[in-house]
Amino acid sequence: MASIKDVAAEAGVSVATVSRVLNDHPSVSDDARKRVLAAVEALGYRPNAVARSLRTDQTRTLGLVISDVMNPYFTELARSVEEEARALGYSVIIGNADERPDLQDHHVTTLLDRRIDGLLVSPTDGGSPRMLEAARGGTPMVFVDRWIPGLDVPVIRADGQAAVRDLVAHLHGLGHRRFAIIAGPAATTTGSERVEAFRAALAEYGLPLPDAYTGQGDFQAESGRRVTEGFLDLPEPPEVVFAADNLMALGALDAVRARGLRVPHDLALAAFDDIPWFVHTDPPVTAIAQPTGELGRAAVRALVDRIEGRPPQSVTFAARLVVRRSCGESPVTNRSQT
Amino acid sequence: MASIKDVAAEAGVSVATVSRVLNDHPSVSDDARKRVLAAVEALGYRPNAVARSLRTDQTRTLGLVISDVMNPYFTELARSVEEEARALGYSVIIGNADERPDLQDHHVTTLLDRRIDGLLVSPTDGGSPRMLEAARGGTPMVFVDRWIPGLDVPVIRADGQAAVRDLVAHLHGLGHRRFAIIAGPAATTTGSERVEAFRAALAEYGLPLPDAYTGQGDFQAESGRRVTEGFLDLPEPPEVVFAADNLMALGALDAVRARGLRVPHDLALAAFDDIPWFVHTDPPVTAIAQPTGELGRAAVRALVDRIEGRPPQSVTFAARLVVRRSCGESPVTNRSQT
DNA sequence: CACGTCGATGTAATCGATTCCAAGCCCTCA
DNA sequence: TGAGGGCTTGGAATCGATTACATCGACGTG
Repeated sequence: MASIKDVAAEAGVSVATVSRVLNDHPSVSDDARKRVLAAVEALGYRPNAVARSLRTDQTRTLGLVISDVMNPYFTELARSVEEEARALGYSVIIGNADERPDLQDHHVTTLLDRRIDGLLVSPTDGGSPRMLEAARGGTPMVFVDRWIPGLDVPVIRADGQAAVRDLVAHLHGLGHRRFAIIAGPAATTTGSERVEAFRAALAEYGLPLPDAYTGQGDFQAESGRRVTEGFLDLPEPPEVVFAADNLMALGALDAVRARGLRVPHDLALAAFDDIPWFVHTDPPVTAIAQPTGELGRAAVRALVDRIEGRPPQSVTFAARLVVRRSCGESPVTNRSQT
Repeated sequence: MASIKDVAAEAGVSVATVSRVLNDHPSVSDDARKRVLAAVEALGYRPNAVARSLRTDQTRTLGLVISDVMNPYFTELARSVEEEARALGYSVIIGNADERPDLQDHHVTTLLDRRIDGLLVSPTDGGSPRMLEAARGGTPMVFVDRWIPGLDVPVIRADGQAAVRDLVAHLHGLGHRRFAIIAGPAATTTGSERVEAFRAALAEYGLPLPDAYTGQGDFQAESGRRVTEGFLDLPEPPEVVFAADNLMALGALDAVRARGLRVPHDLALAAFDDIPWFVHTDPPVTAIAQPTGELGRAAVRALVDRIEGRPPQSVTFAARLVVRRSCGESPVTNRSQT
C-alpha cells in the first residue's frame, strides 16, 4: 500500500507538502496542490489512520459498550449512536457486554488500548474496576440509559416515572388490583429505578407491591419466564405483570402461553421499552417507550462536546406510555361495550 | 498515559527489554522480568495498540459490513462473529450499510483506512467500487450470507433450496395452489436465489409463479407491506405469500391485518430467516431457519485462516424449515380433526 | 539599493511501539 | 589462557504520518 513518501516522490515534492495538501493547510501553491492530488489519484493513496492517530493522539473513534446487542432496544441505540457519530466525523466500535461485568471490562480495556477518543457506556453492573478507573482517570465518558451514581460523568437517559404512573392509572382503570413486577438486576440503575417508580405509582392508589409479587430477573427472556411461572404458582397469582424490559416480557408471554392461559384474560402484561415487534405479538403488548434515537444522538453529542473541550450536559428525556391490548380492553372500548 | 519509556525508566532497563518482557520473548533474565512487571503494575501501564499496529502492520481487528443491523438476523450474525473473533484474539468493528451501497462504501473505506486485518462482508448490492477494489487488491476478505459472483473470495452461506422445497411440500399438502413471493433486491444473491429456489420447488408440483405474484421488495418491512397490498388488490389474490426475509414478512402481516383479514385463514404466510420473535407473533410464523451462529463463526474462522496464511474454505450450511401456524393447520393436526 | 515581510517549501523531530545488530559478560573447553 | 558460544542487554532504525523551524525567493517600501 502506497505511503505518503510514495506520493511525495511521485509528485516531486516533500512529504510535508503532501501532508499539507491532505489537511488543506493554506500555504501550498496551486501548482504543488495539483501535482499532489494527481499523485494521490494515480497511486490510489489513502492516508494510514493508524500512523495519523499515533502522531496526533486522536483516533476519531468512539467506543460504545452496551449490555446486550440482541435486545432490540440496544440495537436501536447502537444504530442511532453510529449515525450521529458518523455525522460528526467519528467512527464507533461496539462492545457487547452480554450483561456480564467481566466482558464489559474486557471491552473497556481493549477500547482503551486502542486509544478511542471517548467512551459511551450503559453499565452492566455497579461498575467494573476498569471502567471506574477510566472514569476517574479522565477518559472522556458518557453514560447512556443506565449509569453509576457518584461519578462525575454526564448521563443521558429517559425518565419513566410519569409514564409508569400513566401505566398504573391505565391498569387501575381497567379494574386490576393485584400488581406484580419482574425487576431487572438491582445493581443497574434501570433495574432498581423502575421498581421504585412502579411502587410509588401504586402507592398513589393505596396499592401495595408485596415481596411475593416482586420477582428478580436479569433482563433476559428466560428470567421473565421463570419469574412469571413463580407468580402463576402462587395461591393467589397477580392480575398484572409489569416486566422491566422487553425481553423479560417475552419470557412472561411464553410462560403464560405454556400453561394454556391467555393474555390479558388470565394475566395482564406490560413492559418497559417498546420495540417494533410488540405490535405484532399476540396480543400486542402495552409498553413504555423511550425516545431511543434521541437518546443515542444526545449521548454522542455530549461525548463529542466533552472530547472537543466543550462542557457536556446530562440530558433526561421523558418516556411515554403506548397502550395496546395486553392489559385488557381500553376503558373507552369498555365503556362503549357496557 | 504512561508509555514504554516510562516503564523502562521505572524498571531501570531499556525499552527493548520492556518490549521483550511484554511479548514474552525468551531471552530476558528473571530479574529484569520481575522489575519490568513491577514497573508496569506500578504505573498502570497498558501498551498503546496504535503504536504497536503501526510497527507490526497488523491491528488484530476485523471489519464486518452488514446490510442492516436492525434486522435480528444480522444482529445475531454480528454477535456470533464478535464472539468467535474474540476467542481468536481479534476485535471487530461493525459497519451498518442500511442496504445502501454508498454507506457500504463509506464503511469499507474507513475500515481500510484503519488498516483492519480482514473484512467480512454481506454485500448490499452487486458490489460497490471500493469493495471490489479491496477484493481484487488482496485485502483478506470473506463473504457471509450474500456474495458477489466472479470474485476469488470465500463464501460462507446457508443453502435454502432443500428447505424451500420442504416449505412448498408443506404448503401444497395444506391444499394451497396459488403462491406468491416477495423478493429481495435482484442485485443481492439472496434476493434472486430465493426466488429461483421457490420457483423451482413449485415447478416440481407443476405450479407456476406468475409475474403478478412476484413482488419486488427491498428486505425492509415497509416494502413487504406495500407488495402484499398489491397482492391483495388483485382480482384473484394468492393463497400464500412467501417473504424472502423476516422484516418483509412483518410488513406483510401488517398489510393483512390492516384489511381486517387474518393469517392464515385469508392468506398464508411464510418467511425466510427465522427469528425468536416469530414464535410470539399472531400467528406464529412458519419460517426457514439458517444456522446463523454457525455461519458467523465459520466466517470468522475462514477469514482468520486467510489472514494467518492458511488456505480459507468456502462453507455452505443447510437451512431448515420450521413449521408454525401461519400457513394453516399442519397436516397431522388436520388429519386428526377430520 | 538594502532590508523586512510573507508565502511556499523542505528538513528533521516526534508519536510509542518492535526488532535487528552489536556488544558485554560469563562459562566451557581445548 | 584464550577463543568461541550462549544469554542478556541496549542502541538505533523503522513504521507513516504531523508539524515546528529554517530556508529561500520575490516583492514592497523607505
